[in-house]
Amino acid sequence: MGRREDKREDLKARLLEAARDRIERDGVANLRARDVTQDAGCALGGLYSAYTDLNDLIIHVNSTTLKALEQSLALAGVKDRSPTDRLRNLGQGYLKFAMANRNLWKALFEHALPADTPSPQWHLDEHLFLLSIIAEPLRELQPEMSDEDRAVRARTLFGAVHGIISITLEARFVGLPPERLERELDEIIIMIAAGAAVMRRD
Amino acid sequence: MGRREDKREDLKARLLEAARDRIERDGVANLRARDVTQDAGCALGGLYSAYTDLNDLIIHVNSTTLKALEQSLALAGVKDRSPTDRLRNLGQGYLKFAMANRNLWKALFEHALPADTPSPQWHLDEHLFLLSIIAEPLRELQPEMSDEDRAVRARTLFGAVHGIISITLEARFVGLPPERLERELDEIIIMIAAGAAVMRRD
DNA sequence: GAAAAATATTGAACGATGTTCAAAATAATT
DNA sequence: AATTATTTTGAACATCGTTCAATATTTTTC
Repeated sequence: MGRREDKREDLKARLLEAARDRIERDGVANLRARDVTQDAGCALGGLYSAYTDLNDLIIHVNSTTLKALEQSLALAGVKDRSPTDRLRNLGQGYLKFAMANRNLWKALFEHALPADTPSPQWHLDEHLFLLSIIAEPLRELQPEMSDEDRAVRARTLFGAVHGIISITLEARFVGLPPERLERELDEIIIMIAAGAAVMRRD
Repeated sequence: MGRREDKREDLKARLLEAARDRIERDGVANLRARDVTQDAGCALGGLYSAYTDLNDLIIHVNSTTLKALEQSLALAGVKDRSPTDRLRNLGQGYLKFAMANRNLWKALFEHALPADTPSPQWHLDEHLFLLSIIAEPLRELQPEMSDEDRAVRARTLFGAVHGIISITLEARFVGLPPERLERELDEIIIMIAAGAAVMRRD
């Protein structure tokens, strides 16, 4: 009987949910092994039978967050026709997601894992998939660009968008009203899209 | 005699230098109270007589880093005449500084301090001064913009530049050759500057 | 179905870490 | 020189993540 596997899966799921809730509420920096295991209803050591690490558990939470983000962006990316508007929608979708899921979103990036144990490849691939969503409208905007150049540009664009949102939501500086942030982000994306379109004609 | 004060200042300076060296070498995440105090030649508790906290010490290191960054940017910001080229120089200067001082630069932003003890105002002001350096060329680019809007735009621009550099240097994704990153950054800044110049005529 | 083997779960113990604070050392004052 | 004020010290504490022998549970064997 697969009773063993079932219990194992159940424990993993309970830990994942507990960790997700904790991160959402208190931020990833305040996640404690003793808290999650208590919430999940297992002993402290149980965490290390289900996941290799607390880091590993966080990576799995981040994986679910990325999937949710991708779903949000899939909705935002198809409504309009022009590639510029698709990029604008993606930017606004990303901003909306970040505001609605601040701590989970922050955990995606502020989770600094030890230098000797980088993220596993499957999780890096999830990040790359996110970039491919951005690359798609870029293809229409600059069809003559090579795939590699487009991938680089997608990363650049994502970095810019992410940086703009980060610096505001991090509250390191005085906060902006949300609608003001939306406008700033939108204008920058329009500028970059326009710049890309202009370069086509060089 | 002011022997007391002198010794105190000396201890603070030694701790600051030791912490700076450690952060530069191993990153802020690997800074240990026991290591810095040993390097500085004082007992563990000495740290807490010179600074309130390990966080406080890190903030003071970050302060020196910001001053060094400002000096780099001051050099980069005046060479050329046109505001667009000044922004480009600032961007390249920021990138050069980040690459040459990775761990110190990363410490400026990845240092997540506890929610109940935010950065002191004097340190926030140092960050704001950095933004004012960017705002200056923007004034020429969009003279009719209000000071407040310009400050917001400067923050947006900084966020974009910072995000582009971060996402590449963090090595979360596959690394870019430096000269490629320079080009990407430069092109984006040109686009945004061009966009700003166009908006003048609306 | 009961005994044996295999596996999973537990939580006390360990090593690191930031921080505190009474005692010892040092400096300033009388 | 004695007394007072201040600083420096480092052992002790609380809080972490992680380990692992002991216990409990599940699966297999006969």
